[in-house]
Amino acid sequence: MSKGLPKRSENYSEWYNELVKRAGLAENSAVRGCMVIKPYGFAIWEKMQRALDDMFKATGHENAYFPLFVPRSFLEKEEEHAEGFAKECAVVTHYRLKANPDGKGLIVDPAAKLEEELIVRPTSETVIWNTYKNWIQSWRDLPILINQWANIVRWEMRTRIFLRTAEFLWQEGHTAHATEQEAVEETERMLGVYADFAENWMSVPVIQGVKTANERFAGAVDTYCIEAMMQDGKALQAGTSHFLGQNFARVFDVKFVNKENQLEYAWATSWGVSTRLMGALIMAHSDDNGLVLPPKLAPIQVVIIPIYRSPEDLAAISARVEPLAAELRAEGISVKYDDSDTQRSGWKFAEYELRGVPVRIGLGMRDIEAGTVELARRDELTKETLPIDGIASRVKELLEEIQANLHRRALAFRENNTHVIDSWQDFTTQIEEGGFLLAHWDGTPETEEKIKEETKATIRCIPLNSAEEAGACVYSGKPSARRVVFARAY
RNA sequence: CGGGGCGUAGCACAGCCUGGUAGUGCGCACGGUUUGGGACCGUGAGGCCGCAAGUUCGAAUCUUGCCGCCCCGACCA
Repeated sequence: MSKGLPKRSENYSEWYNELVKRAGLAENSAVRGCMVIKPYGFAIWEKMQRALDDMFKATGHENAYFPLFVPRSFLEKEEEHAEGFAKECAVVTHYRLKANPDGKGLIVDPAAKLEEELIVRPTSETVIWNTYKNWIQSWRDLPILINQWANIVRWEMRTRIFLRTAEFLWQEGHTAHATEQEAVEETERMLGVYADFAENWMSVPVIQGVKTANERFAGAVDTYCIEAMMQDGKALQAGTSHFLGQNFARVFDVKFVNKENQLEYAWATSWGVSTRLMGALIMAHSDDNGLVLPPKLAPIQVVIIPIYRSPEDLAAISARVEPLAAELRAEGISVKYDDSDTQRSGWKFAEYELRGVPVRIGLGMRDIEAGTVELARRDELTKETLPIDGIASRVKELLEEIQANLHRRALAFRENNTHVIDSWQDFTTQIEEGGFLLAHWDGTPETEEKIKEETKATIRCIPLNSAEEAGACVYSGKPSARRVVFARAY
């Protein structure tokens, strides 16, 4: 392995690509636009899944699974939805291959053409609402609170590993409710779950908000989102929660009888986060030495590295390490003791830094004699020598400290790169520096579109907690009731 | 789909202009010396030079066609 990553300051996207590969998270596959998620990267994803899944269950949801294939007639039912996804669908047209009569290999058997094409799901609203039709008759059948973990395909023209791949993994929640208010509450509740996860598990501060019409999910009445800032000042949409109104119930004819014995269409929500979160995690915290992981999502939280010359030294160190490792594990900490003899300690230091292990304990013969260990933290790249007695509780504290420190650091970065902007002049200069711009907007899609054309900045969201503040649109000068968040985005 | 670049060992690249034994670094294997921040020395293995056709006594090198990948735009979580 060659040493050293590209520097963030010199080429941010090259740094990102190299980091993903070198840290063993994922690589590009032989299939265009699709990635191979490697064991270390998948271990992080599994920790995300576990935490999110627990949160979904805690809010009353159950998991289920729906088909990969969506009949074309389903997808085309909801007009806006169909239009939104039409340009990026993989389509199955045949169900059989045959030996090539003109030579080697296989060809599509023209006799095996499907009567109706199947779309590889870009999202599952249509299949699911087609199913819900059969599940819902009475208000007593509601709400239906279902989530599925799945892969989906969106045929992107340009892909970037984890951030935008043709196939990706995600979860999609799909709920049905008896009242509009209940559905809106669900939409907001799940946005809150995402924000909670981002802040407390990923240590990534997010802004919760509502999308403008231009950025809204195809088929939704309202799209809520969490937006995070990456270290290059660009915004990343980390999760979305949609209030779908009765749009899907109407086109799939999902009616229920309410308490007054009247037929009503059901109210819908859907919400999702994807492997894109991996990209957010990487870009929020990592540095020029490699990945930096928040302890709660790190597959290995503590690595212990012996520093020794002879097998006898190693045996003496191992005798000291084993009870320590056991003590840490008893605290619920995941520990790796790397006593492999294939690499030297210096190499291991660099390697575990690259992989973002939050805490490293170094233990050599000097420590054995002095009764100490060397404790190093990944986030600040500092180390200290401490007595081995009581080290387990210190490590536990340190993991919590790192979790909090990453969040604090990311929040400070966002605050330093968020600017209140009141003139178009300031807007155009500041957007070149990156970051979030808080500015007034006249509320029209036309203005938003013009701003995008001229600056590549989009409205990331209208923040939920934003105060009413009368002002003038930064572009058109027309009146505005509140500031919105502008940024260039991934 | 437009504009640019690149395909040579597992990886990163040189060689091509000016045709004549296929190279360097990292990694890999073996041996030795090392070991508190990516060790060093020695020996060795590893190639359909993207594919196809052409020019030539001779092609990694020149010509044509094709394929693939990367970057920049339009599209997007």
